Amino acid sequence: MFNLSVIPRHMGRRSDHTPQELRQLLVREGHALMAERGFARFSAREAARRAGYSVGTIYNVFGSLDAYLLAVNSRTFRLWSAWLEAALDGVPPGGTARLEALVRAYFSFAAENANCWLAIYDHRIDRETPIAKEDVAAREALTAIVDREVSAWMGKPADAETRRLVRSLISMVHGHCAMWLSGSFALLQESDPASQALARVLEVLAAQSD
Amino acid sequence: MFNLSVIPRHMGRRSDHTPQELRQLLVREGHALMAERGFARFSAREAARRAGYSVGTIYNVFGSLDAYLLAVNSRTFRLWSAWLEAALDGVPPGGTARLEALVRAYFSFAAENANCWLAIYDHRIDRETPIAKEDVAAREALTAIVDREVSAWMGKPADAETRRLVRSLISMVHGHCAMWLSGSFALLQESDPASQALARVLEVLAAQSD
DNA sequence: CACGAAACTAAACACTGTTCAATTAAAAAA
DNA sequence: TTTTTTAATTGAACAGTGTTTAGTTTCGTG
Repeated sequence: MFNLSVIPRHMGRRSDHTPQELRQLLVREGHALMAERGFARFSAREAARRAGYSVGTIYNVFGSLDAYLLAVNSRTFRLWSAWLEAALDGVPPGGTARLEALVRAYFSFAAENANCWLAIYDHRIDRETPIAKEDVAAREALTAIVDREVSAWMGKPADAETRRLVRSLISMVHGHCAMWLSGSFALLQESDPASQALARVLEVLAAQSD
Repeated sequence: MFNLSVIPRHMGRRSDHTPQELRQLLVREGHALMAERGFARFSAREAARRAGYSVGTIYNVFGSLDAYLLAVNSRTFRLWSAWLEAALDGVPPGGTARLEALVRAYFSFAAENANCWLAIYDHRIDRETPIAKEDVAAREALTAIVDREVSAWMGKPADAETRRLVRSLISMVHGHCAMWLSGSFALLQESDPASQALARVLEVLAAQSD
């Protein structure tokens, strides 16, 4: 019994996928592999193999391994944003209901996609290596959701100070999530880190009213 | 010109280091290499080479790569704890001065030892792989410092609730630090994450008084 | 002094990421 | 249509990994 989906092919140019399709195929396959194995055991060779191509194709299409990993992680960001929006959908404004839904969805996505979520932060790149604008956009979209919800809660458009606070709030929630999922020392005995994070967020926001 | 410090040796048993010395030597060399290269480009082979031994010795001494990395990271934890104590030394109680010093020292250690600090969280191990009690102790010592300072500030011994809060506070500060040092999306434009973290800590602590 | 156990190494294995010449097919030009 | 050019794809090579194991040397012990 052998794998029919990956037929050995000859050298040379192929045309069974358009450039766009190929990009998408490689990203999806890489994303699935990342979910399965996690960042430490991820292999570009294996991802290409599963897509029915050879490693070289990844370098052709993305230019570098870093760019490929960035693209794989961008998919995680897009799925994450969609998850948050879905969780917020239908929650009425007023009180802290939407903020609560936001924090809980932030956590639940990370928990249900632990390997991919952690890979976002596992992948380090030099400060000066250029990042494709598509990848920047995927990251900014997530922050924008929090900006929107916090400024809605505050009842005023987000000024510079608010935006700064939002990034601090994100870091707070991120910290709880990262400590929890990476199994680090601090939160080993914490059974409900999401509730802790939420409590801290509400305390900090309440403190801003003064 | 060749390296005198690593003289090629024969096979077989040696006795130029006691077991303790050898352990320490390998950990120090590994720690230095981690500081130089970071987790992603760390190599146990290279660490052993620099110590004048072969890879196999690491497996002999530590049993597994995971155990070795744990030991290397434990050294970081011990240095970190010492750094915090040094920063706290001489700061008088009263007000938030000691808490402020604590948070700032937390950050400055991470900043000055970025690769080693990040390695602590980069190294993932299965939940069930056993951790040497020496390594557990190094991690608990850090948490204990924060427990001590927070309960001193509160003016009461730390009960279960306080200990839970402390772990949440650590996660908050960790989040700011991690976002900053890993160069992730949110804090790229934040010039002073330590001050943001500190502000959040004080807001949260103030909220507990009610 | 002999001998068993402990420490240490070299080598093998199966993998990586990265680069590049060779190959094939598509697209463009004639 | 035929030819030529250009683009996509691969296999193979290279220098590294982590991990295991057989073999070598030396230390302690009887």
